[in-house]
Amino acid sequence: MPSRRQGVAAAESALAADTSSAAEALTIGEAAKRSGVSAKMVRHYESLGLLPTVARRLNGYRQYCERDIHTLQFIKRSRDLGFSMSEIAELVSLWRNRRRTSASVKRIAQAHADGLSKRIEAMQEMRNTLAHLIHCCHGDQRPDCPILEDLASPTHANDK
Amino acid sequence: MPSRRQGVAAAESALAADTSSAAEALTIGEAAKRSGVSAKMVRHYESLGLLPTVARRLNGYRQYCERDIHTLQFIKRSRDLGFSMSEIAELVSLWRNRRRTSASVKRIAQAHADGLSKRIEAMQEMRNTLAHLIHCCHGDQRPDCPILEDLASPTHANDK
DNA sequence: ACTTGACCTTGCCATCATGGTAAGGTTCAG
DNA sequence: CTGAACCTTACCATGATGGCAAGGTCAAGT
Repeated sequence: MPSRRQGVAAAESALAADTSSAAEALTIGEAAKRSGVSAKMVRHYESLGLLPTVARRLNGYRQYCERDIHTLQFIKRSRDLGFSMSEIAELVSLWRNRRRTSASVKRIAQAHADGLSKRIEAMQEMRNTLAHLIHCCHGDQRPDCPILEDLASPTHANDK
Repeated sequence: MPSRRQGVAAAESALAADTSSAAEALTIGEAAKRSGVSAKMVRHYESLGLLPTVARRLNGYRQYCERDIHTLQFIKRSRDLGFSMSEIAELVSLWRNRRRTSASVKRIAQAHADGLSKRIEAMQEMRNTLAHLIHCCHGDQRPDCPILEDLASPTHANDK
């Protein structure tokens, strides 16, 4: 006897002769668990059009099939690799399109990787500067501090 | 004969016997230029309390003295090093406080640097993964694409 | 004196991905 | 019947910044 209410899907799918093949009917919570995406975000992705319009049960509950789960996992993996939602929208679209070219996929990935590299470089520069300043700072009870001196120094005023 | 209207400060400061010593009275636009911060952000920083309540001219215009400019430059430099606004608020406060300890400054900087390092590492991992996938992708007219295959692979489903 | 253009003011909306909360409906188990 | 655990929608918040709108102010040129 399962503590979670899993009978819903079976009971409902018997009543609702809906879209899917009845064997696979997951609630949003189950879909969330299996995809690693929060239920909140699952709804959000739907509103962004990343998921095709989701089927509903008679009670209004969203209903997810294996294909939807797979899409959610795709989105999750893409997010974990840092792609933006608009990039993911393109990627999903290409994924679905049998006439895609790998070149178009590669282009998106390359652009994202380049963006990452730029951001990494910028952050490394920050971190290196900070590391230097931190190294120079005694970190004791006295007020004298090369970090503050750097921040207050008008030297940096007109660079950027 | 200057094309920009610079007479404002002089004219107004003659009329308005306000806070500052009359010689230094910059408009927000001038303060923005000299600090490298946009006028919009100058106002925002004021609303956050990073700048002491700014003096106003009789017409309601904000009025900046050299000290304000210096603070704005301090903020600008801190932003360029990636500090958050709340961190900057602390830093400015410490900067103003003669009884500060360099240890407290160092602590903030170290925490920020550590955060940067973590984010850099995460992004590098993304970039490395992407680089591998991109390397494996032919990038031609055919639809077969290891990048999409990775994104679609359920292998990554339950990690993180 | 009037126009023009470059300023200034406040206030609201948008970004991006995500979380929180509220108020309410449904279902199942005890 | 009640409570727990779900589901629904809708709104607000984050952080730092930009944009826009509608209006006031001022200096310089006609």
